[in-house]
Amino acid sequence: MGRPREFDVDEALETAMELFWRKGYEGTSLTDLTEGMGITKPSLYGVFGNKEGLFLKALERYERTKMNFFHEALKEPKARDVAERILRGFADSQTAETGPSGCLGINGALACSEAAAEIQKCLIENRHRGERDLGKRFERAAKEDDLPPGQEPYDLARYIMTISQGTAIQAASGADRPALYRVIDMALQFWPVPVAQNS
Amino acid sequence: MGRPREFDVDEALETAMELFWRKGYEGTSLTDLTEGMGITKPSLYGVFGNKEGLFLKALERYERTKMNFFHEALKEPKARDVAERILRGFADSQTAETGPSGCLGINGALACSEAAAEIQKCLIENRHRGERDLGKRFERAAKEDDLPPGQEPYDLARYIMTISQGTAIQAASGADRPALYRVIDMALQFWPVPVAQNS
DNA sequence: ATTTTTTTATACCGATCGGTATATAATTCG
DNA sequence: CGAATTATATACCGATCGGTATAAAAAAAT
Repeated sequence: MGRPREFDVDEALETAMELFWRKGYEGTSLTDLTEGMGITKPSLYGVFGNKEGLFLKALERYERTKMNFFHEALKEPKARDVAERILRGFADSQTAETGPSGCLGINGALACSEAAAEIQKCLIENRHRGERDLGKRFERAAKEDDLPPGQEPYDLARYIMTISQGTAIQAASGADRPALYRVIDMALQFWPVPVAQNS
Repeated sequence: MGRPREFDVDEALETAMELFWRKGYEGTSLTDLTEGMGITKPSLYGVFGNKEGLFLKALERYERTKMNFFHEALKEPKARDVAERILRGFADSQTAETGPSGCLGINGALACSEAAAEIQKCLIENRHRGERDLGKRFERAAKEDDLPPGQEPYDLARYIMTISQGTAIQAASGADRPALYRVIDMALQFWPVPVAQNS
């Protein structure tokens, strides 16, 4: 009942996500948002609450649509394949031609005013969560003798995430996908490709 | 002649640098700056021109005082020592207890509004310059048979810078120095420590 | 057809943004 | 002592910030 909505919520959220991704939380104004989404401010506030709520929903969408490779990668049977899929998955997302360069989780609010402190904190926790999930996966790998000998699982997780965060900056600075792939190749050099196993 | 300045320009610039470092270019307001520096707006504009000019001077100071290790590191005779000094130098600066976490060159303006596009461009060029300088150094190393065999110098430079940019995000997310050192240890694993040489 | 409900459009809100005009205070030069 | 010069303090500028009040428009329910 009532007057029907004249815009597609999902489509509008996609646009908001891309704007926040490219310009950051504070760098994106409500005017940017309403003009880009093709809706008015009351409509935006009616559906998404406020700017912070919109950003959080955009982040949720980002995780669901652009970071889905991450939890898929965790399912790889071998830890090295987990690592490689994550690294290449990040690089792919950070250099996709259809979207902005870099990573929303970093571009969103790396350094900001007090007004955005809550968003900043949320994004930091987001990064920690990913690193922790990866650490848990490597912990399992350690029990399965699936890590380089003596390798601490959570240090390895931090290493992988550090590379991915580095490529996010590289992508935001103009690096293309092949360049990032070459970085990833080097980052994985220390981790020997397992020889074919008989069993 | 004329009324003498009542504040120390260098000291004020140091404060501005730290504010921009912690909150970014757009996240730092003129009120933040004048209150932090203990001067009024006309004084700020009289000495530094405008906000953009102040940021550029702060960046210059940052390069001179916090990034001096970089060009020192390039003078190391062995490429691996160049790489290691750069990696640890960045990690040290990003986790110093006296200053903000992370890196001004990245925190300053990673993603921003159009109003800060010029600063953003300047910081991107800054990163490119460092990477290029390091690439040149590795080019020399290649001629001196001082690189892992088959290693492309500019790819190696990008690899080192990617790690350092990654640790900048890690530091901004709360990682401490020992954690970053362990990341660096792993990043250097593929690069064998040369055995003691006779000659 | 009228009421009810929801969305839309317009106009507006106080606060803050970067930046400056004006005038006063503090110094050196003549 | 002026006069000239430079820095300070105060108050203000238009523009934009995120957010909202008000009312018209478009649908469903009665």
